[in-house]
Amino acid sequence: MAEKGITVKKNENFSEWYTQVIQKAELADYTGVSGCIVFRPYYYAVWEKIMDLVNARIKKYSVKNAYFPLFIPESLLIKEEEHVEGFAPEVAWVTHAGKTKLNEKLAIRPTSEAIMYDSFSKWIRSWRDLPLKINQWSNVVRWEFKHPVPFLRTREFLFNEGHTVFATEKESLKEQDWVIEMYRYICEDYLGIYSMIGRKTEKEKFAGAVFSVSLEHFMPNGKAIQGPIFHHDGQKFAKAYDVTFLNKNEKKEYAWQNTWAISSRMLGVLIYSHGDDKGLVLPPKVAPNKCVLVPILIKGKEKNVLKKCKDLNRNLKKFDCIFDDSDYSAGWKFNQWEMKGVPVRIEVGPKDVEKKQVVLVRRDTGEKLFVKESEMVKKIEELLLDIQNNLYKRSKKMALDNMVDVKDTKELKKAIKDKKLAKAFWCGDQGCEEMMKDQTGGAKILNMPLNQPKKFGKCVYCGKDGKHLAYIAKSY
RNA sequence: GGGGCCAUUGUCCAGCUUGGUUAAGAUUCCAGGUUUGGGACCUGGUGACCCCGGUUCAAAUCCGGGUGGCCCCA
Repeated sequence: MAEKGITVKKNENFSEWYTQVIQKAELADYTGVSGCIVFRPYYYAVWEKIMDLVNARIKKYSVKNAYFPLFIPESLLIKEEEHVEGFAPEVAWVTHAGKTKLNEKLAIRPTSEAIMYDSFSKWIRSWRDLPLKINQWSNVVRWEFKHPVPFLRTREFLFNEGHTVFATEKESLKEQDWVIEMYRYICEDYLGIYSMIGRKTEKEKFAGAVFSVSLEHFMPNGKAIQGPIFHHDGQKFAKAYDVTFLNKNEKKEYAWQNTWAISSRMLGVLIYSHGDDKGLVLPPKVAPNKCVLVPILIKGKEKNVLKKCKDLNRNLKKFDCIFDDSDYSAGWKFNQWEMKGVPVRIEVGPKDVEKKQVVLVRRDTGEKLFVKESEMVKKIEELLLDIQNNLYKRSKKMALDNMVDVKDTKELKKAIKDKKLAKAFWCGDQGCEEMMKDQTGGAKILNMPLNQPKKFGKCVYCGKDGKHLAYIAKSY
């Protein structure tokens, strides 16, 4: 058991609140290495759920899991110029084994394109070997110098990296649809987090990609954060790593590639999105335990209550219900499990046993319901569904309520200052993009929604004809 | 990239300005008792000065460096 509860309010001291939730709900812990955290069992279970969801989906599309080495020889890493430029400043290197200096230093993978595509080039000979669809669950290291935030910005993090290779550009482009839909489904339908889907700008796209499509999430503190992402690599990596095949006409061609990922950062986005002054709030679909059963033990009447709870608990197995018969006080347990975000609490006391009823308390609203024993399971199922929907609805409302259309720099600056998410037209010029960032104190174009309007207004910065509708906000 | 704040037990925190007793308290944890419808209570117990170096008869306290955490600005 942890010590006492959250002592600050979410909207008064956001970062302190976040730190407390993470530590007191036993989600993560700090270590001696800056930016590297422990994913504790209760919360790692949520990551496992995300892995399950991805694994189930990619199977449908014939993607196979594999595992490539953690170390990437320098000579491999530097083959794709833009790629290495993008990652060079934050690559951690292994230079020694014991006291012996290595002939070639080894990068700890910041991502696995280099090491995987080197293999791909050996494996792929003819058009018959394509498409090749490989996914890897891995940890990567990006040694950032901005100060770390558990889950959101850690130097080591976990992700899936899907790496697919196609014979034609058309096939490779088509893959975007199901990959983005998979990530949308996980973020929105499971994690309950509203997602803005769109294309990244040239400036913000993945180092080495032709284009990137991201899911962006707006957080209650006025900052946005990039979620899962799909990159279309075109033939850029194929050319750098010699990923070629003989086509049906016996001609050598470069292959077309994609990369896509969802990372453990989502675990932080989840806390930010749904957490409240009492702690974590978990959407039922990803909660390791969907309910907790708390007996109310009054002296002399414990026996009946405990017996009743044991009976009821048999019907609660499918919810992975926690039966908390520890000797902490009832109030203590209430607070403890609320802090850990368990979606539904079931209370059973002597009065309830008499009346053949149970008390259900939902975590998202705190609402108490008195229901007949016989209807308990059905009612819990309903509640879980409703909580799941409600959390997504809240998240969506929060994002939409904070969106502001802005027409000029003045409006943009005000929107960003007010911690809003700005929607603006943009001419597509990188100079304008950079100036926007300067003028707003760091807000950037998150992405440009896939569904662009038919008509465009003027560029929010230069006033020339707009070519894109863009989401702009401060971002992690 | 620039600036600032901070580090004492599992957690929170006092002591530091002005160096000197057994490093105080709360909470957690352990044992026993008592209690339980929103963080009850009693008794006893375990448990700490981030690391390296310097100044000094003497360092949690002063100085330098490191490591880690947090905040603000770009």
